[in-house]
Amino acid sequence: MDLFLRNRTIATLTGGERAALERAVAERKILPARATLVERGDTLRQSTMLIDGFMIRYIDDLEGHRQVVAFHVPGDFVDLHGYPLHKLDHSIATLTQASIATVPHDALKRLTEADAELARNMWASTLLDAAMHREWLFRLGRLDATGRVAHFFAETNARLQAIGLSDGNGYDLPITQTDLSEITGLTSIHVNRVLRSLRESRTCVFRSSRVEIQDRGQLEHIGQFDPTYLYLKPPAADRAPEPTEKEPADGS
Amino acid sequence: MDLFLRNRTIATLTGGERAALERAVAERKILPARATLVERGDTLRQSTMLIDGFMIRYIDDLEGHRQVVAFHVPGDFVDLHGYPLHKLDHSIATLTQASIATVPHDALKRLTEADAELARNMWASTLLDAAMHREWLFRLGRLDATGRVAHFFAETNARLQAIGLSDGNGYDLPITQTDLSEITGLTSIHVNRVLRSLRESRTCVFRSSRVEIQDRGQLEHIGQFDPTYLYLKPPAADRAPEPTEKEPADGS
DNA sequence: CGACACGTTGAGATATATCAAACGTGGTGG
DNA sequence: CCACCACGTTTGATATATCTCAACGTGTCG
Repeated sequence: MDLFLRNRTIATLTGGERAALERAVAERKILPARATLVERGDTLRQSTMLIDGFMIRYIDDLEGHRQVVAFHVPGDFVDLHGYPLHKLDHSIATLTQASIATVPHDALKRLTEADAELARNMWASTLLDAAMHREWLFRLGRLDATGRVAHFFAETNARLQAIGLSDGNGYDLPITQTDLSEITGLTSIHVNRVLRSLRESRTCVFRSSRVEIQDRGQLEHIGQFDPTYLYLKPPAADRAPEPTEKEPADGS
Repeated sequence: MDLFLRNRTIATLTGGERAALERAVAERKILPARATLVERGDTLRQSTMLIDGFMIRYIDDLEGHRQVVAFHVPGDFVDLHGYPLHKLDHSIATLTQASIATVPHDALKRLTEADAELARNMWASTLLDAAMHREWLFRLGRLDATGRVAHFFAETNARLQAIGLSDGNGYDLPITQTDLSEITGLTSIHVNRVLRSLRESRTCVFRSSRVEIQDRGQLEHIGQFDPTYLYLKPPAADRAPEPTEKEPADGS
C-alpha cells in the first residue's frame, strides 16, 4: 500500500496515477547485494521499480572495468525506458540488498493507452534520468576529482532528501570507495585521497557507509551543484498545486 | 515534403507517423552558425527538428566553459524532451548554419493523445538520446584522450552513415578543434595532439572540416566503439543494405 | 594588406594513475 | 577464544597523461 509512497522522484505522477501503477505490479522481490539484474543486450518484458536499497546501471569497458551511468535510490523506476526501447544498452545491478517491484510491459501498454496523461508523465520520468545523465556528463567532463565526488555527494543528498532518507546534512550510503570510483571515473585510490581532503577541509566525511555533510554550501560549491536538473518539486505533490510557475494553460 | 526523409534516427517512426508529424510543423527557419536557440532554464512551447546542419546541447561551468552533452545531426529531434519536461536543464546552439522545423507542443499533445503508438515511438526517440548520453558517460569516464576522440569520430560516422551523409569512410564535419575539446572534455591543445597521433598512426585524418577514416576497424577499436546503443535499424527497403561488421579489412 | 580566428608546437607544471605494501575490521572456523 | 582470511581502506613512491602558458604559423576575408 505504501509501496510507492516514498516515490517522489516521479513527482510528475498524481496519486491516482501512482495507484494505477501500483495495481499493475506483478511481483515483489528481494535481491541480494551486488547481483546483476539485467545484462547489456538483454530484452526486457517488465520494468523494475526500486522500493528499497541502491542500484546502479553501468557499461563495461574491454577490460571489464565499469563505468556507472546511473545511481538509483528508492522510488526510482530503474528501467522504465526498457518499455519503449525493449533492449537495454547497459547492465543493471544492485549495490545493496534491494527490494523491488516488477511491472509487466503489457500492463504498461494498457495503462498508457488508456491514459495519455499518465503516458506523458511516465515519459517525463524517463527524461529526468536523461537530465541526470547530462549532469553526470558535465561532472565527468568539467570537474576535477574533488569536484566529481562532491557533486555526487551533493546530488545524492538532494535526491535522498526528497524521499526522506536524508535530513540534508547526512545520509546512509552503504557503498565502497571502489563503487565511488566507478561512478566518478577515477581510481579507488584517488577517491580515497579525495575523501581525505574533503574530510580535512571539514566539508564532509564519508565513513562507515555514511555521508556526514559538515558544510553543505561548500560541498555544493566544490561540485558546482545546481539542483534544477533534478526537477524536484515540493514533497506534497498530491496535495498542493505546484507553486513553481503558472502553467501555460495547456490548451486543453 | 522530403523534409524528414533523411530522418532515420527516429527509425522507430513509420512513414505515416512521420507524415503526421510533418503536418504539425508550424514553421521552418534558417539559423546562423553559432547561435543560441535555448538557454538553460528556458520554458519551451515548441520543439525543434533539425533538418540540415549541426547543433549541440551543452552545460556551462562556473567559468563559462562548455561541456557538450549532445551532438545533433540532420533528422534529429533536438529537444523533443522539452515537451514532457517543459523546462530545459541545458542550452542548445547551432554549430553550423542550420535549417530547422518547429513543432508546437499543443500539436504534439493532440498527436500523442490521438495515437498511443506514435506517442510511444516519440518516447523511444528521446530514449535514444538518453542511450547516447550513457555512451558518452562511458567515453568520458573510461577512455583516454585518444579513445574519446576516436569514439566520437566513430559514433558520428555511424550516425551520418545512417542518414546518408557518410559513406563509412569519411564525412564532412565543419566544427573546430575547440568544439571537439568541449565534446570530449579535453583542452583544444590536447585535442590537436590527439589528432596528430591519429593522423600519424594512419587511423584517421581530421582536416579542413572533414573526417577521413583510413582504418575504420582501428578507429572503432581505439574508441571501444560498439554501435548497438544507437539502435540503428537497417535503412528501410529503399536503400542498400548496410555492410555489417563482416568487413574485408580484417583489422585486429 | 592587416586582422582575426583557428591550428600547431614546445617546455614545464600538475593532477591522476599505477604499483606496492601495510593496516583495520568483521566474519568464520577450529 | 584465537587464528585467520577476505575485503575494504590507507599510505608512499613513482610514472604518465593531460593541462597550462607562451609563442608562432596559417588561412580567410574584409
